[in-house]
Amino acid sequence: MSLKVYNTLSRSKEVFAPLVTGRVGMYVCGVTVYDHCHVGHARVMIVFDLIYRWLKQLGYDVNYVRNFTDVDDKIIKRANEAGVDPKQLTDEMIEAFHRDVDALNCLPPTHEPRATLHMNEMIDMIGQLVEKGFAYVADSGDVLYSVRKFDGYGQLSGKNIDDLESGSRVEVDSSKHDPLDFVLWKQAKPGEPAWDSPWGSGRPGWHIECSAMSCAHLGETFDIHGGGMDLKFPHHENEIAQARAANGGGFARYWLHNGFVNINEEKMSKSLGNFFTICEVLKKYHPEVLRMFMLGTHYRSPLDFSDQALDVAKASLDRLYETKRRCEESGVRSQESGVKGQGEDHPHASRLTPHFSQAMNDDFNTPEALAELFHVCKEVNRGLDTGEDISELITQFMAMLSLLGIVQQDAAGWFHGGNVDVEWVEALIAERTEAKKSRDFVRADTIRDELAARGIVLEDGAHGTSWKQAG
RNA sequence: GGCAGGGUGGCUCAGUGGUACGGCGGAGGACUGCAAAUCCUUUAUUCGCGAGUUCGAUUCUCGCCCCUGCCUCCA
Repeated sequence: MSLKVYNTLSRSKEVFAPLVTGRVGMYVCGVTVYDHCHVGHARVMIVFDLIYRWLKQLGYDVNYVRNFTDVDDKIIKRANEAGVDPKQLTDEMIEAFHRDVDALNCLPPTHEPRATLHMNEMIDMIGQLVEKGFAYVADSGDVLYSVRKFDGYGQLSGKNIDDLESGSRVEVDSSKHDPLDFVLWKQAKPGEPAWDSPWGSGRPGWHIECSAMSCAHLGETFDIHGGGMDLKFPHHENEIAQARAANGGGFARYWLHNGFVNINEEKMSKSLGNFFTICEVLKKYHPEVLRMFMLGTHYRSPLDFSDQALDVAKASLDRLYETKRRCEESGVRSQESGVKGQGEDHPHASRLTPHFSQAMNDDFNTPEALAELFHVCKEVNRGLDTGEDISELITQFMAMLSLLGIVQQDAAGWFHGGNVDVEWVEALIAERTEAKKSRDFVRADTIRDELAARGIVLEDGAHGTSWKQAG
């Protein structure tokens, strides 16, 4: 049972075989830090977090690199508008980014390189490209990449240069030898952040950052390169052109791209203005809800964002938490360290069911994996009802939850989220229990109604009465 | 126009050359003093439309319709 991944380069699922046995190098295009992240960004983070977790689960030593683009036109513009130093803006946004991904329970990557700290690598790579004849200095003074010099340009995105040119909406810059040529090094205008280079004071183009940083951290040839679908062209195509030309050969071997988050069947994006930031959503929904929402659809498919969809994800989590709570209350322990299965080392890692592993090995099919999770969930509930020995099942259940990074809260805490006077609730429950003992059901039901009016739902179980907040 | 990916029950989402996974929702039942939760049963003669290949297609091939994305910055 081996891992298969869909490689954009071949447009097919391939058996995954890393360059070096037992080790994986993975680079994921992060974000340009000029604003808060939206749900679309959250998807990339969660998708590749899952991929990272699964690769580690398979026993690979994974070097996971996710960059920050912290030099860029939009950053400069935004910083100027706000009257702050670009560095101050990017620092703030990186901090906000970390708050978001931490909330979403994404494991930290091995490295999070910043473009501004890799100027030497970029300048070196541009130098090689100029030297080898793939790049030229234009009349404007910018250094440009000559797309036609690179054989195989368009291979990743399935485009050919002539189609691109005929349908091109690119504004033709007269200093370009070819409309498709793109900038490697940009001349600085007064007041802009700038670095010294053999081509004068300036800053790097967007694409060169990722080529240089990925190679710097993972070597010239590495295993996985990922990002959102929209980066396929031109960003990733250009990365390939730069890196292969400069290195004289290899680069990323498997290209993985996740689908978009849509709103009303339209792509969520900054330019359309139809986006929700992660922190906005988290004001209304628990981060695990957002994570569950992402897991419910295969990573390459489009995902339609709506409150209704999040409510469904919430309902699914409630069901899983209900089972977790029942396990805790019944005192049945899973086989290793009790019912707690947290931590990035996945203590139950080897306890996943074959069906679950098969689903994850099939290009990270999380919907299928969730189907298996719910199957085991049902089995656990059944065992809880009948009193059979289900310690093995609980172990599997907790192992899956731990790997997926959901249902990691305390079950009681999950259901008792809002601002309620816990002592008041529990005093009433105790009173109701007494009333029930003396078969005063009128009083018992009055108490239950009183609590229900405050959004508290009671559940009488074999181990006493538990409660949760509705909604 | 070029290229890519889609159209599966009320909603959502998997999947397969031999009549379709899971979640939410609906219906019935068990349990309960009544509920809730949980469990059981049930809820698509059918997988956009038409044709072809096949013993057999939702799954393969061709054509058509519709949707989305990329082709400019975009996760």
